[in-house]
Amino acid sequence: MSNMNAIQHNPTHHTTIQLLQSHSLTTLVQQEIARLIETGELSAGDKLNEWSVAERLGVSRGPVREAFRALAETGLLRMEKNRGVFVRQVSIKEAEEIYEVRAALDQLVGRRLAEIIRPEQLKELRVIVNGMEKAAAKQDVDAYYPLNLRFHDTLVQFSGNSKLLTTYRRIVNELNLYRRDALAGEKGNLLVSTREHKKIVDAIASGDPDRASRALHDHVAAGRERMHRAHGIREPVQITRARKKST
Amino acid sequence: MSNMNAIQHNPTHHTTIQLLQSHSLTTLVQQEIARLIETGELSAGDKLNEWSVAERLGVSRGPVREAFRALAETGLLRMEKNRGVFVRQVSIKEAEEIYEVRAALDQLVGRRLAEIIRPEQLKELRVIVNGMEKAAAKQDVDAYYPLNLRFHDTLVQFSGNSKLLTTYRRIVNELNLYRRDALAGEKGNLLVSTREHKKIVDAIASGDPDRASRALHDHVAAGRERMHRAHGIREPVQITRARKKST
DNA sequence: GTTTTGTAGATTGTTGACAATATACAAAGA
DNA sequence: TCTTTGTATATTGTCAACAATCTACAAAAC
Repeated sequence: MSNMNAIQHNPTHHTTIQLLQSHSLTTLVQQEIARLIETGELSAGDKLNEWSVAERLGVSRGPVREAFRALAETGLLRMEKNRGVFVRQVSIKEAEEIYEVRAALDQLVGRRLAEIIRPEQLKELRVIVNGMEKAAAKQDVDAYYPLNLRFHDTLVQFSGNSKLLTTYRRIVNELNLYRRDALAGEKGNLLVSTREHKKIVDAIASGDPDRASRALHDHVAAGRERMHRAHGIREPVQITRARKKST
Repeated sequence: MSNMNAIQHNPTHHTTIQLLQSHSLTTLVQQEIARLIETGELSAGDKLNEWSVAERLGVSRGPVREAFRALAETGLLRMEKNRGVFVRQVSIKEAEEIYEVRAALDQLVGRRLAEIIRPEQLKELRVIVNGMEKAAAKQDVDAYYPLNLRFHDTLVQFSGNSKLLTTYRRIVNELNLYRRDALAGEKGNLLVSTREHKKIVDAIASGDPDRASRALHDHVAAGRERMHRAHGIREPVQITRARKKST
């Protein structure tokens, strides 16, 4: 153990080693597919072919199947035996359920943050909100959307509860299959939504747990309303392929 | 279409078909391992060997690996590349985090149930609580424990929000790696816990959302306290069956 | 024309083999 | 005696082949 200290710790090598140790092919495939869904290159209902994905990423079907399993467990994919895997469809009913759960989680986030938030964290949040304000002014949905996601994710991160973070991310991931369309629906939403975000930061800054909790709850409730209106505009898009029903 | 009606729908055949259609080997393996963890035959820190599990269940390593992936995603297992999979160890810090999230979810459950609970559902809950009361009187932890799980699971089921149910089950599964020991720790806990469960049912029956919410929050908080007092240290066990010398 | 049935092709489920890595342990050196 | 180093073994990561199942479509029957 004496000459351990003599080893040159090249930071590049260090990260490379950690990368090789933690990332198996399965992990990479999983991240890649998640990214494709997140960016919208894959959309709800699409079917994924094991062989196609495997060839596209230059691996065999094994790791792909394992990645599918993992993603199915997170709720991003749905597996039907002997039929294949599909990007999950989130019905309006499920979206409502998710909003309800998310409201409860975000209330907890607000309560905690009001107690423990630090000045530099408040500043970081305000920077994000400023960015959203500019995007909203330009009606730039493509710029607004990722900032919105980042704002809420940052909130949960600051809460300091890592289990809360993973739980939150999991359900929000599913919600995103919907929310993207919801926000694009009405342009005026961006301005309203931005105002709500400001209100959230102010409530947290005030240090009043109940107020922060309420601000977040109301924001989520408003988001659900926006989803409803956007959904009402569109046609009944229940694109489930006809299939023989048993019983 | 016309002679579809002529087919005899033997209920046994019907369920058999559905079983074959939905359950792949991977699914079975996954359920079996989850059961082993739930019943305590596998406990936190234990290492799972792919080949051993595969042979014990009479399948090859492929489905086992997929099941491992899925279970790792749910938080029951932890995978280390090139080292193997282990039954997840939940640190005291993580358990606290989980309790905090669970409290938030259970508050939501209480609020909803106070509004929508039906008389026959209340009756079902009281039946479970009665069973717990008897088990508590006999200090029978083995009888009490599953009833406790079922009580809370039933509560969430009655809330009618399936996303809330899956979210709840996921985090509670992880918590169980702790809670089993926690309850066994102090015998007096059973009586206290039973009293709290009665209080929860009464609060829900009263139809007052705030009261029901508070009853559940307090119960979870008390549970966290019990865990704190009882958490001890166990040694990890390695389960590896000897392998025939071939090659 | 409509429905049924049969066949070919594609896709998934499962397996066993091989490569890469980690672990255990004995031999060599201080 | 205590490290260190090398080697054998066990275990995991990946792949390719085979079996089971589904889908599409054409031919036959009504």
